[in-house]
Amino acid sequence: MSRTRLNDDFARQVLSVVEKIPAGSVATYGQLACMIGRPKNARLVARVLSHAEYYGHFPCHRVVNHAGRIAPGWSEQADLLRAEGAAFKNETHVDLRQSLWLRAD
DNA sequence: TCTTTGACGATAA
DNA sequence: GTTATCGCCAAAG
Repeated sequence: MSRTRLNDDFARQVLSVVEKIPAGSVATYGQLACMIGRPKNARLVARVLSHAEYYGHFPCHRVVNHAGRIAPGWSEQADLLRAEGAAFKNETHVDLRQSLWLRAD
């Protein structure tokens, strides 16, 4: 048996949820981590998204950190979110009060 | 194998 | 609002 890459199965779950994020809304790493049963692994969610293209293409631009800040070094993310109608506080922060995905819709 | 790093989170001051 | 510190866990060096 090959190494039990937790990340592989973990990634599938993360990406599965990321797909469900509606346009114009954003989710936090911690929120996604909690959804899949790994509330402590928010950083792993981020790691997966950073390699999301390895698994396929997903709307990873709809995922931000708990502060609503977009991924550093990826100014393009803000542009994509804006195109979907997401509310921004400034160039590097999303307004979670309006755009956070509550799943209750 | 050990140490450092990271698209993080929470709390304290 | 910012800065500091701790916790958490896997990948990379």
